[in-house]
Amino acid sequence: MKSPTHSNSRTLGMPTLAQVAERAGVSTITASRALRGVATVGADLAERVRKAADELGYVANPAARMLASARSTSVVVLVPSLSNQLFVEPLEAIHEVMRPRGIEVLIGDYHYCRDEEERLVRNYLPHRPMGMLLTGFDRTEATRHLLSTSRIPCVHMMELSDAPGIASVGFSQQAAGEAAAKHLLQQGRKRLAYVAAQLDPRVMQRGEGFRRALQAAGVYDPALELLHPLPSSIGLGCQLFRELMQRHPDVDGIFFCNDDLAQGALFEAQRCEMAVPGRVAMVGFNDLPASAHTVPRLSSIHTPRTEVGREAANLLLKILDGRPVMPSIDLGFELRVRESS
Amino acid sequence: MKSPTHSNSRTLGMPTLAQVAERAGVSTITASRALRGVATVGADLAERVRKAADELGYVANPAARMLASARSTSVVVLVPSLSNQLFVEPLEAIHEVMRPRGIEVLIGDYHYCRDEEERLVRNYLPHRPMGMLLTGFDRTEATRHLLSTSRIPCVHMMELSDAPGIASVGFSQQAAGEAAAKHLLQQGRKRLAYVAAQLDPRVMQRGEGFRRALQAAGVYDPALELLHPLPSSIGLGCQLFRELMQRHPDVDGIFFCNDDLAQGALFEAQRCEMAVPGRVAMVGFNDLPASAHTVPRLSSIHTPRTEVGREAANLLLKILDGRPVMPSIDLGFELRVRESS
DNA sequence: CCAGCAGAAGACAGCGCTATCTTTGGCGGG
DNA sequence: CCCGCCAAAGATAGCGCTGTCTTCTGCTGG
Repeated sequence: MKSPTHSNSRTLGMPTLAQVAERAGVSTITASRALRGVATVGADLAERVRKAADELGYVANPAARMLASARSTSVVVLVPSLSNQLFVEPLEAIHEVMRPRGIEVLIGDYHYCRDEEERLVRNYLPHRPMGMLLTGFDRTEATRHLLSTSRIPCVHMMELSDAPGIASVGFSQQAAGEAAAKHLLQQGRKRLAYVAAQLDPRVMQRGEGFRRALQAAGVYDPALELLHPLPSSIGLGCQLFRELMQRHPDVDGIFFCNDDLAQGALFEAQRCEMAVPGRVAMVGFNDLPASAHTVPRLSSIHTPRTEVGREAANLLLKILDGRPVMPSIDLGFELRVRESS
Repeated sequence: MKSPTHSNSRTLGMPTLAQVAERAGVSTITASRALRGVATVGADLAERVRKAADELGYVANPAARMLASARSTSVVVLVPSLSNQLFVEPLEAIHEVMRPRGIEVLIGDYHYCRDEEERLVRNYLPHRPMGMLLTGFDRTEATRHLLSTSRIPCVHMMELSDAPGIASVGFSQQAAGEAAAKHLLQQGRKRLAYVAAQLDPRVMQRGEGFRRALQAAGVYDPALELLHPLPSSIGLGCQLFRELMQRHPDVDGIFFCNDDLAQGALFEAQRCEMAVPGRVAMVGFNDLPASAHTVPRLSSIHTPRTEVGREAANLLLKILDGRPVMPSIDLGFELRVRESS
């Protein structure tokens, strides 16, 4: 006994477009157009519709909208980890860009596992996201194929690619490794180690850059690369530092693949009463907030994580708008020399 | 000239239920039922449908499913901040619980702003999430009203409520504050300060518990409460510690509302050559990973953040299943006494 | 002065599913 | 032996929107 334009149990009291239209005295399609800002609606009608919508507290049903238009209002972001603050910062920046535009952000955490990333892509594809923001370039062939056949615009974060048609926002991981090496060499250090964990492609690229610089300087010693497959943490930093110094007491400079390890090492050094930088200099990576305050303050390579998220999001929006874009945006990095080196 | 059961530009090659049904030689509704595991479908048919779906790589269109059934497969999680590692951990745990069940997790970050939270609720409600996971109880009247009229099941995290019909998973913030105070008193400290920032309700509750314990012991001095409205950080910890010790050099114990502030203070103390715990003892809150490794190691109140997320998610699932639930789950906290106190 | 046209509004159909009702067929009991 | 009943399958009708086509104005220019 209820009119179709009145709330029923399905809608749980949410107003529908039909109710807005009825209230404004127009057809549903006109109401739809008015609310979407389609130009063919007269100013007066549009105003009346907006008013009616406001009064009812109307918000369009996203499922219906998507089904009818075959276009969603969401983007998917895939990150290798959420436990790592590192990826939360870009994520937050992406939210910041997307939210004001009414775009939902669907988050997928694949735990550094390519198969899990593939599963996520498979599960998110039916949502027909407007675009995807991916971390790096290391993924399964199947994932790549799913992505390319779906024709969903993708932007890659954290690493750069100069391949045509690939959009990426980040910085050169390798150049960052080189910068760390050059800095330590400049300080007169000769026995330089690379300590790394959670060996994702970016960590390896940093190591590669570091190694090249050492080779160029003729001081590269493969025995001084300490690579650990488990996730990095401050505790692991303590442990790896101890191991390294036991096996190679002559090491006089260390580049860590991230600040977690470096901070752990810093604490451990203090416990062992090994002077930093006196006996051994340290350089971290990422410049976490704590690094500027440790004792001694940790030299680190500052990476523009928030900016990467923001620019990647903006790049995706530009691509979606069909605006011309610079497909590869190098945001650089900055070596912040502090007391530890 | 294409049959309706073949992919068109709309679906971008994604198979539809109709295609699955055709391939299996059944009606769409039977295919739908088979894939959803509805019991009225014969075992042989169900198997055939599943096989056809697999071969086509079919995944149901979530928008169509939601529109037809008026039920979504998503939950919304609202957190006050993503920059704070604190809320990322429960978030991750929630993902962990929901993902295997095919439930999407929509994340809203309201930046500690109640109006922003209200806006988020308003925007997410049309998605008709199956449930919501909220942080704490401090929200606008309008938000509360939206939530209650929408009849969407909610679970509250991080704080506890004994109000009937309110589901919550967390621990007593106040008891945690008390525990910190009692511990410091037990160490013979008399001039105890509370240093806090980002004054959300939980921070105030901790302070309240701390104060009560001091009052009970007859050593409460309101001048020793240093409350700062800005977001907390390690840098702010340095600054607040300096301020406090300058104004009140006789302070011999400090409880920080979180480990960020405490770690900053620890670093600053070392720089000022103030012995910890010799001259001043410190207790933090949350037990961040770094706290077990600083020099000296930081005493802190360990909070079960991951467990809160997991249990809150499980509680919501139970509520959705109509299973009987304990509406209020106290996961407790644990004072981890280390070298700083 | 009227054909012609552009602009503004509406009618209609259908997106890909599922709720609900209807039909079909197989089986046991009176 | 037939009726009724239950289980299993299908037909039908939308869910709440938007793409597309159609209609209806009112105005211009020849």
